[in-house]
Amino acid sequence: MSDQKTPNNQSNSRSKNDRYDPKTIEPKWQKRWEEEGLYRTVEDPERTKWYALTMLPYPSGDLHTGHWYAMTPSDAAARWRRMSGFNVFFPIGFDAFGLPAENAAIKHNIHPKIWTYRNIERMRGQLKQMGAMWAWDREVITCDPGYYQWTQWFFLKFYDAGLAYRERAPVDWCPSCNTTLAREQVWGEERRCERCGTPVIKKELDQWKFRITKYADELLEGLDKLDWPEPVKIMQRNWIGRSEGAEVTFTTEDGDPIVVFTTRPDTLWGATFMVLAPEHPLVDKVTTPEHRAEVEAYKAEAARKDEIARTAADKEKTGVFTGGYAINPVNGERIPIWIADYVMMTYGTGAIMAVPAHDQRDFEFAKKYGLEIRRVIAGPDGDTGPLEEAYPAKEGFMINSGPFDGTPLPEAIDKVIEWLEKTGKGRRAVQYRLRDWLISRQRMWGAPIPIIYCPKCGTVPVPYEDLPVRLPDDAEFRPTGESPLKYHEGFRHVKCPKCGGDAERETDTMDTFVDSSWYQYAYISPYWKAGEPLSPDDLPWEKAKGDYWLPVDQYTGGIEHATMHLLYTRFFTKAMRDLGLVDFDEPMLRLYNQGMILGPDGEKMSKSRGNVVNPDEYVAKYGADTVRGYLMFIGPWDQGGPWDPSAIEGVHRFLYRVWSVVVDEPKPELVAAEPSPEEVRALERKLHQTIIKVTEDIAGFRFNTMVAALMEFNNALIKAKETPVVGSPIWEQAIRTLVLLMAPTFTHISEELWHRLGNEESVHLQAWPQADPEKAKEEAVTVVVQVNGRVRDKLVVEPNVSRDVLKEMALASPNVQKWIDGKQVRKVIVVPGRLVNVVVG
RNA sequence: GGGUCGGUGGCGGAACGGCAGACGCGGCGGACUUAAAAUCCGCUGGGGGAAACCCCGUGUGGGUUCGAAUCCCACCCGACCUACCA
Repeated sequence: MSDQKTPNNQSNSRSKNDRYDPKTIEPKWQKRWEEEGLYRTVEDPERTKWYALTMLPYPSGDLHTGHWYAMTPSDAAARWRRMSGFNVFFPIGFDAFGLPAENAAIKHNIHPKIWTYRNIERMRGQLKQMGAMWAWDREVITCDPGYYQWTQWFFLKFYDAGLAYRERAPVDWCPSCNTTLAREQVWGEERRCERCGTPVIKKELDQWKFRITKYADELLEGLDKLDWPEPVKIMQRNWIGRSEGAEVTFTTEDGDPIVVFTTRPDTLWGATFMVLAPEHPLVDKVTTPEHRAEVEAYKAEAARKDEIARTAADKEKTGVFTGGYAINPVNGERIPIWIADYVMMTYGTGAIMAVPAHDQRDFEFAKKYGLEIRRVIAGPDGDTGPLEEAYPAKEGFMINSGPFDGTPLPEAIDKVIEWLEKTGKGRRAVQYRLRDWLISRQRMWGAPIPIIYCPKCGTVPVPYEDLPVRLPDDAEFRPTGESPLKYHEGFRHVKCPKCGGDAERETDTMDTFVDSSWYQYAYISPYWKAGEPLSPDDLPWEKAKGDYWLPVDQYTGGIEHATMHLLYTRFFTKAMRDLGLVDFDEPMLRLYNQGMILGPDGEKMSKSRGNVVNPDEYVAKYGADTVRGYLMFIGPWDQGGPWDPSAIEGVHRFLYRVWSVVVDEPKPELVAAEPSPEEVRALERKLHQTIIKVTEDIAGFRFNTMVAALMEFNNALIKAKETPVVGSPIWEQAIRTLVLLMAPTFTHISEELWHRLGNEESVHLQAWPQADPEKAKEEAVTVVVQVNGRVRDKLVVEPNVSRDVLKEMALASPNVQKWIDGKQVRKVIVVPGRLVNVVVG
């Protein structure tokens, strides 16, 4: 610590009657910080940047405990970085498009825009109460035209690059409301419409998609380089779902090819039937007249069931025989073709070869319908006996497989693929579970897709200079929930930019995940070129600023975004790189997922359960610092936990005691007295130990033990204050250090105390205390002496006492003697500075 | 069905091969007070003992080790995510 303290004039500013009053000091400092622009962001090439980002909130209208739990520790970590010398960017904004605004519009007949901005207004006030270092000068609101002009600009860039395309795809449709539904509007196992309760059906509509699958491999491989939590990486890997295998071409008896994908080409000789998805295009053709009625019935049922319950995955498998047969290319066998809804049209080719002996689903299906089960893989021990269940393991060797008999697994898979390619029967292939990203929403409150349909010119993108395609302010909201854009004549009718003739706008808007896929870039220069004509050569932010801040160094947020948002924003960044907008591959280098804060009953907070904790109430009662500290103290940040209304008192009492330690006058007779060197040394040691502990903990997001260390230090100070140490320089250094160490977490009280200690400049601009490891060292350590692993004595010695001396001391101890008496000492384990274990027997 | 995280006092949790229970809540006892609240001080895993001390304890059962809450194997329970992926 470099600053020199001036103990004499400090004590003058302290007064006995001055109690800790968060109600006064918190608004006072929030106002001062804002006036002085303490958290204004400045690009400073002289300093190392740190871009700290926390997931932006949806403006639902009220800041809840979950927001506090997600944001305040994130703020503390960012503040610590700042005090440690980084130039920190910690922006905030609102993810302001989306369904709730539209529901409110219908329910209360209020325009979503008005509802949204009103909520933002309210939440801004609540966010400011947190005492966080938000860069309000860079705030963005995704529903602002100055923001969504760029969302639309990205769409056009993607369209130009072939990354955005239109295709027929099924959507959830409520036949009663006569409208499409978003995924979150479909409720429960029964998949009913949230508004009217009618079972939802699927309907095919033309939909816009982003070609995220182009980056499937890169999204997978990029994970290895990221400092992200392993569970998120695993979820993304599973979501992308890369699997390697082969495509093999079967043929119908009419000679139509049916391509199947399999990860187990080594089991081709065990294919005893084939299954098509009910929607497969060849179903009608292979079905024989005598099976037609049954097949049609099953198709109709499957079409409905597909809607009702994908969730019923564990239900018994069903299917019907089509009457048709296919020829297995590897052995020329004629096998029956079935249709079954356990085969999905959306994965692979929509057709599978069924190998009941080696696939559990096929096995169950074959058992139920009496189809042949032919074992083609012997167990490693040579077992070729009949199977009670499928044998899916990739070990053993091939049997009943003609030329391949005896080929051992797992090499057999590669050998068969090579043979398939040589003979033209199939080829090596990779499949992904990942689908292209469907971004069309038949909704009004989203960024309009900037496309025009012209009867003459076809699909025409809106010219860049005509952006933004603005949402109308006068749309009418019908209780049916239909998109008002479709019925807004002024919006829909437009002149074709190419031929000038009458044309129509696309009325779908974009998925809100599109807005949040690039918001970390928008923060760089909010509303950059808002209202100006754009061109494809533009950059959506000021280049120099972007070069300085990007990419994000630390991202924090909930794990619920593991597969959607976090995959989409990675895709965006990779696409942006290929468009020449950025020169890096990944948007967020580090990620940390906080857990979920639960109600006092240990259950998820929900209005229906009545266990919702309103943070404003506690802020009003204890102040923001207590709420911040309590949320960090509750337990490990990544684990979350229940809100305990009585435990918060502990943190409040701690702050009260800190106040009194720093502010209250020490006893004059103690100040005048001379402390012993031991007393001084003990406080100095604790001081440096605390700096080390707090620094390590805040760096590692271990806020709970960080707060505990601060409490411990304060407890030590309370004791020291009753000794002559209060008159020594070490005391002044200790309370200064306590205030500095508390600053990232308890932002207001530390600022107030810092000023009361006689400082002019904000505590948040101070350098983080540096520990001296020498001064943190213990002079004496307790060495535990065990006999056969049980503690029998303790030795207090200097840390560097040698093994031999420790051994001697341990054996000389009367307590130890008692336990080894009459027994033979077989071994003595000595861990210097820690323990001695005497093994007798 | 698959995946991930977790199971430690009355409660939240700490320790993550070396003194189990830091820190906090709650509880008990004491000080202050006419009294209460607040505040301050002390004690607080269970059992035995007058005490020194001793025994038992980290979901269950095994294993590795001088030594296991911690590492390995099997199982039980809970939370979250995901779901017929060929």
